[in-house]
Amino acid sequence: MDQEPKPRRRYTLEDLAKALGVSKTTVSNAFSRPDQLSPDLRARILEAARAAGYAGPDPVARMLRTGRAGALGLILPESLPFALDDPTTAALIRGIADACEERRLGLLVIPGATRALEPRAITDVAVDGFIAYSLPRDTPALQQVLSRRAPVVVVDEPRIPGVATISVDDRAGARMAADHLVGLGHRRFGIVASAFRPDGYTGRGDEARIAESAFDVATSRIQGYRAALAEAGLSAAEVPLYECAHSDEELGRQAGRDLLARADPPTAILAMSDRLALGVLAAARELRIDVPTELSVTGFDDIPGAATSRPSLTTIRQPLRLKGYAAARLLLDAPSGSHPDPGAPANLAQDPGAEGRPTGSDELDLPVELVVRRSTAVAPGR
Amino acid sequence: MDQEPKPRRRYTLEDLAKALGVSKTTVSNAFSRPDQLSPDLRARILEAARAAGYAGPDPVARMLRTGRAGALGLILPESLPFALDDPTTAALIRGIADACEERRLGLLVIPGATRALEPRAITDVAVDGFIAYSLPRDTPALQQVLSRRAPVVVVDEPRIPGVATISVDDRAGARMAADHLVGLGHRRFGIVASAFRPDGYTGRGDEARIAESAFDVATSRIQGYRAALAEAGLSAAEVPLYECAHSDEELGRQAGRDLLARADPPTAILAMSDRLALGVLAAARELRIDVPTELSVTGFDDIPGAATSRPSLTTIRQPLRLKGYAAARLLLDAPSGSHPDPGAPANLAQDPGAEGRPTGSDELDLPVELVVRRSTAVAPGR
DNA sequence: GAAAGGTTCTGGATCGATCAAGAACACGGT
DNA sequence: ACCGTGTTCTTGATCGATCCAGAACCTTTC
Repeated sequence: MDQEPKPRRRYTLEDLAKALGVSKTTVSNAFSRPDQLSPDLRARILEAARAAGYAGPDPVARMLRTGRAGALGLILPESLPFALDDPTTAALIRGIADACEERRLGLLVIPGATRALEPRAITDVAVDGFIAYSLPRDTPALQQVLSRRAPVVVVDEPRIPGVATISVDDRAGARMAADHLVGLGHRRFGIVASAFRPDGYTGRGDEARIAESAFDVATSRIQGYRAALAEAGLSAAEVPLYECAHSDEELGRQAGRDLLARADPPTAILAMSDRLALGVLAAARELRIDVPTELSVTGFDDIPGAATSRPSLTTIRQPLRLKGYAAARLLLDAPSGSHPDPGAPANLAQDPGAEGRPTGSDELDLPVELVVRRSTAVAPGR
Repeated sequence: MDQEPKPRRRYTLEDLAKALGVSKTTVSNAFSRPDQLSPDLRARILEAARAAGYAGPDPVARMLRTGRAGALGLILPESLPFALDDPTTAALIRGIADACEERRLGLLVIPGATRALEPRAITDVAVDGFIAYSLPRDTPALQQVLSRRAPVVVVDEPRIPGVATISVDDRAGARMAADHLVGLGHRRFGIVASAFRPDGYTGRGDEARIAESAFDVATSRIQGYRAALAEAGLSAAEVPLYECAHSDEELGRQAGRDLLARADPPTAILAMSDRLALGVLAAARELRIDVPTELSVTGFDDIPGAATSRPSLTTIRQPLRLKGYAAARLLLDAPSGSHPDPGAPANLAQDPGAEGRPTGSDELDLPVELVVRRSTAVAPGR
């Protein structure tokens, strides 16, 4: 008898409306705007929906109509496994998650942006805005975000004029670390740097690579270190540097072994991240060099492991979780996002009433702080 | 002159088509189906799009039309911070991320499902399916997923008839651990259990809680332990048990201290997870009880830290990353998903030709394996 | 030279909701 | 009796794409 053909359509809000003899709008309101209809009718509609197995308005259709996606896109430079292993990234994600929870938004993760990355990964995704974390300067993924005209907030790098950016004053932080060691009487330094280009290079310092660095954070930290060392009378050429492709303990150990095996080894090593510094600590242990009596080591970030390592790590603390939170809030609170408007690019910085939060400029720097622990001491023989 | 009103509409595919004098379909094809038009025209369209600042078809509109969201939803029991800290969860996410990358899908994370959780978090999100990880039996979030009629794969728990589930044979795994210790001559045991209910309880074992457990995994592991111990002549009442609200080292340490401080302390402790076992190891260290000569400890999962702890941990290995990968694949490859069809619930289990991958049944158990390391040895005085 | 087949492109219907404008009705005040 | 004010519900347009069926044109083949 009832010989219906195959394409049994989905049960929609309209079907439900028809079945109840009310309008689509009313059913829609029953779900999304309870104050627009009598509680009585609403209850009847909800009950009928349950009976019919209708779970509520289709999210995609709603998005199309309302223009809101209800989710944030997070673009990460490395693969997700790496991101989860890295305490710095993990802390940042936490902060973002805090903000998402407050605003009841989903978090859509797009990892691996440094690699080629399928173009569709960025363009095909339904989000209200993107947070781009620590991408190299020329990443195509970022170009795509920009051309998609979606709101973006960049965390850390790259700094692009007209694009909102949240970061810390890396230069000042690095300077504080170096000043601290100079103040302790150190004169022979080594630097363990994170990557200057996303090409997987690990090895001794190369001024050409530094000059054409694709990572603003690494550049700033080097500048901070060198500024402080220059004041102590040390030129860049006198301070050996080892570059690590990724910020992990193993590469830090490798860097530490290289620096410490040289003739006239350093009495102080400045590492650009805590994970790298932890690796240097491991190298010193293997080489039976005592920290801090024979060697001082500083990190950067103040990850949880910095306080519990042996010895505990002197480092520059940056508010990682807050950074994530602030980035998400900035993204969500920006009037119409902060995408560069090619049509009328003059409307920023013309508002003179800017205080605390920079409305004119689009960069927000969070504070850093020197945390002195057990991995630094006065230079040996002083 | 040109006094246009405010709502300057977005530049759409149709505008571009009009500007070029071609049809919408052709423009659409230029972006999404290059083989449907001449390369020449396609190049012209793409060029015009770039000039006009049109970044490509709106993802939401495409989703509505095609019915595909291009993303997977991952429902996690705890907050995201906790998930990132937990090596077990992290490994699972990695596996899921592997599969997403293969299929070029986004991953939308929905954490905190054990808590109340805003209902909209599940219903308002655009995904092609959900992976629900280790949720307590009565979680409302899971009900919502089910009623949304979206494809779901459950990982670990809860096992619900008609819902595809990926897990391991926890009962057999637990049994292997207990058998191992029994074989080493142990007769005085303690059990450190993960939570039986999501109410934050931490403390001594309570048979009522075990009986009404909301976590199938915990239940199965207890059953496995007790089955092995029963064969060795030990009743459940003879084996003290300590329940921990979360699976972390601190609570494991607390449990270890409780069990080891009793009169007639155990010579072997079965912990339901590696993190708990690591905590027990810490407790033993504090109490100056040597592992493994005075105390044997087993974990469960084989997280990375199990191999590097001191002493290294005897544990039951389960393929965590593979579990995530398999779950995602199952979700994506299922013909129409695996949501329960209330109309015709009889079509499962009627296919007798099921081998390796269960097509009839909807449960897939991955293998577990005993990994003997340094934390277990023959019982003292034997 | 007609039929057959293949490209290339088009018009209009469609996906499933929300929104703006307004109709219908009730109530109270003057 | 009339007007204004609210509440409750409805109609039709709209969001921005994809898909289906077919038109137009160009080759090939017998």
